[in-house]
Amino acid sequence: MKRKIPRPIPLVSSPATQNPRRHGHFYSTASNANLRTWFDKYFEKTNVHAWNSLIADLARSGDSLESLRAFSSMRKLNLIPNRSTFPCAIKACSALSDVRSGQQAHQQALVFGFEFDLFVSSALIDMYSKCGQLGDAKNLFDEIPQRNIVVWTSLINGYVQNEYPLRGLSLFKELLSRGDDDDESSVDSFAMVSVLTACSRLSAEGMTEGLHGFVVKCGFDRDVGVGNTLLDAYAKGGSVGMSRKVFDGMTDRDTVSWNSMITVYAQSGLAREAFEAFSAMVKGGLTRYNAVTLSTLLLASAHCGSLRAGKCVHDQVIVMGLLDNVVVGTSVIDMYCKCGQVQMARKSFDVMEVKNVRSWTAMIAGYGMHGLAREALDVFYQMLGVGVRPNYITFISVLAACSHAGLVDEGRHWFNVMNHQFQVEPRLEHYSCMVDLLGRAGHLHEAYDLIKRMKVRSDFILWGSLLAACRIHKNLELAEISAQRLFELDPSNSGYYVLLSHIYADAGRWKDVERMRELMKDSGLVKTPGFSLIELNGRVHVFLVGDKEHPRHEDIYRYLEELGVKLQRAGYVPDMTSVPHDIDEEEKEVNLRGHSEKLAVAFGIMNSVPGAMIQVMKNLRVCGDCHTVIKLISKIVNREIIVRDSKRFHHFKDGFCSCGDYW
DNA sequence: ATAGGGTTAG
Repeated sequence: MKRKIPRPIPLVSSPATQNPRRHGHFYSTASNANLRTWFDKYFEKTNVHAWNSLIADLARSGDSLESLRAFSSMRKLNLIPNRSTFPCAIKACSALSDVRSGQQAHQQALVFGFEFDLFVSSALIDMYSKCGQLGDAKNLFDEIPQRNIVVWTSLINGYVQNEYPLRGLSLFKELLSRGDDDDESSVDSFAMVSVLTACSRLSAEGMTEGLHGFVVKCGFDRDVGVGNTLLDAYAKGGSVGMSRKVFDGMTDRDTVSWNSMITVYAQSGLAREAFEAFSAMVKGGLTRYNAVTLSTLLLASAHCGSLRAGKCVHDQVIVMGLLDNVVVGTSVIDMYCKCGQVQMARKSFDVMEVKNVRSWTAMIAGYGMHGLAREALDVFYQMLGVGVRPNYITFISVLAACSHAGLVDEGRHWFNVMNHQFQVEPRLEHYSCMVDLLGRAGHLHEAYDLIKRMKVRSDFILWGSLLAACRIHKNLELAEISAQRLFELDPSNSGYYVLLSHIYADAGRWKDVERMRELMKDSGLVKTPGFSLIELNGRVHVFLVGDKEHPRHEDIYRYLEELGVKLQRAGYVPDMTSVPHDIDEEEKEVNLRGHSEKLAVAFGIMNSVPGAMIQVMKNLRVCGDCHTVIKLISKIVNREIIVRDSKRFHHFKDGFCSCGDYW
């Protein structure tokens, strides 16, 4: 039977057609490529107005290069550009990040006497900021005797977009303190959006709240753009609830509003709410969805690991003809990787016509999380081969891939050359990968030395990797050092107490095990309960450790018991290293049997056709015993079983795991 | 005929 594909809502038009040219030139129906030809054929070459229209239309429709060409043709004819000519030409320069042309335009604007023209000045400030030349933007701003709000906003935006949101905010403060007597520079909704964007970059909730009050007082809360940015700023500051309140209170909502709300949910891991918001958007019928919407829904699908949902969105991507959109294509790759289907991801990757750093990186990261380090490195070499410059996330992905597969030499190599050969300074995340890689491979002291030598401040992820490695390689001394740091850095996480007490137990230090238990109790910490999810026929089933709530739990335990007999025949011996130490042996086995991933796998097998693949997702790491058991089950029942845990994927098949038992 | 804004992918 053919899968039912939801009926598409027409694709939202591209910016060019979304804002139809307000001025009906007779050539306005011609495509950009023909615009210049039409122009040359029908216009007097001396008509400055016509040249201005041509330059403006080309710049507006995104054909910046052609716009600049028109500008230079006009100059070659020795026509005198007027004050309308420059802003558009300069805008084309900023769209191309072409500082040299921008500087030339700047020079000519001075020659033709537009030094104090605010339209020209604001375009120039914007151009210099977009080209990363904040100093030039600031100098120009300082020399303007009579500034208006557009000029102020241009510079505020420059700061925000060059990652100086704090400077953007203080410039806004300066603007406010200038007094209200000047109408030309009083705050408008555009300025408000820029300032709120600064807030969202800072993730400063207090600031957002304060500005929210200002927004309401000035009546900007009726502006869609302001509402959208406010919503986003609250979310980035951690208040999903306030985001929703802003969204609910908006008088108008456009596609960006809905996309923003869906994104907030998707990024907070609230996939269900994301899909519900989307369904409300479609039901409302007033707003069309676009590439951004689908991209965000793919993120939500990836987050909850729902291949079913992801495929559905992918179908919609195809229907809407968005496959050649780089962002959407990259989201598709990410979705398939995180839903366990690397091969599908690779297929989507191969058909992408335009790939950028992020697309390449998504594929590398995807292979890495599936333990396919060789494939990850192959893609990385290909990427270098075609001349795409890796960024810092690419290197995180490469190092993580090496770490998942234990490729110590490759990892060391790329860590050592990333700075000198690729000008990517190692950050905390790179050090974390290296500590993980070295630690798990048994080079504990090299890992510890690396931490001591590094110039950036350490965090709990880094020490957590070292502590986990200390357990594998039974190093009590380093374990205590790491744990001490972890108790300070991440005091509310109970996992480190649990891990350290396991290490003590492995060493037979029972008094210390008891001490850990007391410590945990005193600080009011409880073990994070493990749970697993499995999706069957569009329904998600949740299993907790030792689940006795699930309606079918008795059947599941019975089935696991049946399997247990076959397991023992296959040579299985329970691995007790992950169970509490303060219970007797029999209880330990019961405890092990109730691990949520086992329950989910069993339930999956019981409720699917023979031979069907089983996919399970777990909130914590898979324990050693479950790993062994699921491996054997995959052989006994002849099923492919994919388990996604908090760090990576395990593909079990024919009694083997893709990780080669290295994790 | 001219200037400044908000949502997306690793």
